[in-house]
Amino acid sequence: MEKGSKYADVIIDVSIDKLDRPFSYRIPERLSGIICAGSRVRIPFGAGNTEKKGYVTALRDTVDLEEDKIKDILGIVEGSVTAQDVSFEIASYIRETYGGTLSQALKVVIPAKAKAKPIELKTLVRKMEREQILALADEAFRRKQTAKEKVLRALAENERIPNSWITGKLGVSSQTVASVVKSGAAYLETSSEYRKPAIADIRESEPVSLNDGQNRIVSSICSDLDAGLRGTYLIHGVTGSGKTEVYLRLAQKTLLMGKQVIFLIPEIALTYQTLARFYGKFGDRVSVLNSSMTPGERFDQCERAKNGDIDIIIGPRSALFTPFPNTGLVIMDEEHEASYKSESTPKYHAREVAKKICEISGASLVMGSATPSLESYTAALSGEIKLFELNERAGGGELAQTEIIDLRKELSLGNRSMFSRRLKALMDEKISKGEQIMLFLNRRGFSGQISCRECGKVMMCPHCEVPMSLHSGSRLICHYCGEVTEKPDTCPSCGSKYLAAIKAGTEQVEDRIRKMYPDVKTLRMDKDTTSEKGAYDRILSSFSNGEAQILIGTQMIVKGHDFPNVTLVGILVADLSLGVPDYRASERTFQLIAQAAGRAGRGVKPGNAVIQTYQPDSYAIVCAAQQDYGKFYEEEMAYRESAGYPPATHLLALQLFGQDEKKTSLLASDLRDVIKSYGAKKVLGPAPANIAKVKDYYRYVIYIKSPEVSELTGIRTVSEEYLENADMNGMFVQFDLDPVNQI
DNA sequence: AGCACGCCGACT
DNA sequence: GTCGGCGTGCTC
Repeated sequence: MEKGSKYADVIIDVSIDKLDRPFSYRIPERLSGIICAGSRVRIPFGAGNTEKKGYVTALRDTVDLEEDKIKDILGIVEGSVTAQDVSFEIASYIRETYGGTLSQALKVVIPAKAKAKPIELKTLVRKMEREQILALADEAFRRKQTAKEKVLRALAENERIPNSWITGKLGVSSQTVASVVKSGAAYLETSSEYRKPAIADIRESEPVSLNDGQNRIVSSICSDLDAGLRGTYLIHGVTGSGKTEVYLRLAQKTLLMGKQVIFLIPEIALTYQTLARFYGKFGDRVSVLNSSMTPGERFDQCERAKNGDIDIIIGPRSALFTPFPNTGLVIMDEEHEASYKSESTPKYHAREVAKKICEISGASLVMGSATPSLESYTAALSGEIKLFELNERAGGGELAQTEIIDLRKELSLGNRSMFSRRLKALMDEKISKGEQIMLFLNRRGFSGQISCRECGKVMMCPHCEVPMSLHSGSRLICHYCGEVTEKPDTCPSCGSKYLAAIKAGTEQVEDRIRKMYPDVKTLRMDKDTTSEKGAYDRILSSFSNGEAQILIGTQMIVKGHDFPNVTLVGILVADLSLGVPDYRASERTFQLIAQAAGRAGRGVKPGNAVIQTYQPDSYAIVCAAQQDYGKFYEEEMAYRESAGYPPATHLLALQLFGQDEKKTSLLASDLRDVIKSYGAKKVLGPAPANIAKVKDYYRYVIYIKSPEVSELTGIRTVSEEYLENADMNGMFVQFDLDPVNQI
């Protein structure tokens, strides 16, 4: 890999997935030593030697290909520093830090096109009379040119046919279209209109004035911006403290400086309210990326950003890679959210990549959260980033009065229902007052699983080590791999006829509520009720409009929605999320409960929060109830330090996947030996993953701890080198630096 | 994405 | 036989 290498791996065009692999080229003498990984080069490609542009992904001295098949690189693409070069620098950083190939990293950074030229929307337009076309079609029929005939007949019926329709619905190749054009029956029209996503028609009404706390933050950051200082900031603000207004002011300031703003939000929390405020303030200079957009639409958004048609982009972690000409500010709302970490290789964390991007482009980074990640709060305490606290609610609402209910005591008093006496009493009270209630169950899984009442056997997916879920009465579906089977009549293990479905937690709660309050309208929000498109917004808005008095749901209902009429939040079993085998279980539990409790009393009326739990002494629950972040941070950080978990140290997870359990575990122990002989001191495992099998792939994990990322990078590199020469037969390995979810 | 190759029916 | 249409697969 030193200079003077003979060959270079070149990736032609990341946007075309069929060509998404490196091709080897010879480096001519005159370019030797000049070309390096990352160079943009011109190369001859294909039978016609058409000139293409590509990136050099690696240099190499040998190539396992016949010499005469290899072509020479033509030259380096001329040009100064462009957005493309910044993208490459980011891609290199992602590859270096999180692993994977450079081409995988490039794919993350450079937006994919839907088709070759998504801007050029091709349309076939009729040029002749209908009769003439039909005559040509008949001629094509005689010549048995079925494809051409199909196109011509379609053309006779429609004056204009989109090219996508021809290649898609008619199933005809582009050559046929070309031959139709050659016959003079039609011509190809290329339009270059952007596909603009629909912009909600919202206007902000009253100008909001800032309170002291907000003002302090805005003026402090603005004076840094004026002084040309770029910084990283963390706003720790309780729910409802008005962070959005601060973001708006900072965005406005950045725009006035002639720079652009990237506003990151967690995937699920694309809250209508936040969007409305940005649209209201900045109109059509704002654009939104969301998960339902096609790659083509995303590509268009990037083009608009590049061309200076927009100044603000709002979106999930992928919005971070918007190629603005001069990004001045990156805002990361709900900084602690797990969706900022990518779940596929390269498993990058948007927070860390954002820091890098800001460093390169000279932009500032503003993060906000009511419950900051331990990572960011640690950095803030060390002075690495600037910390602001917002302790007051901007709207003046009071924090909810919170109480912890010990479910063990309820049980010993003979109350076996899922509602404690206290919660029941408060529910009675709020219902009679006509106020709204949210019931939160932080329970994942279990939903709809079937078990045998005699022997306790749970019906498991044959391909994954997870229970299957019952759908529409008789079918069992695995939510991990999609396997569908009929529900058996008898237990396959003991033959018993008593197979019972366990209802989804939220469904069960809803049933109970209906029995207790037959006249009260309820809404349920979980994976089942929101699978339909738009269901999420529909449920929230109908609850917001007061169409139901009680909202029952999972995590989804606690993320950043304002319901002023909600005066009671009930958390039914707060410790459910504590029991999972993940070093972040406490942190997640704290965040969920603190957020859920913060939902009560967003308006003028005082609110109550009731936290039911079997572990009333757990610090995650106690601190969340008291909304005491500082105390939680101390306790949790002490645990991370003593147990050796991030952010006290860095953690690298090696995840091995293979269909043969023995071979996979063997590869895992071989890898462990490689890592140990490299000199790694703290190596855990290999051990089967929490879910030991998914889609017929057995999963093993190895964890390595080190205070230095560079040591872990080294370990990853030697592992990659070892794996390159190992007999993999279908097995593969992924790397996850500082994992957010332990698989 | 583009281009060559090979298959298949039509036509001098 | 040869010619041209049309799908398929490869491109360092």
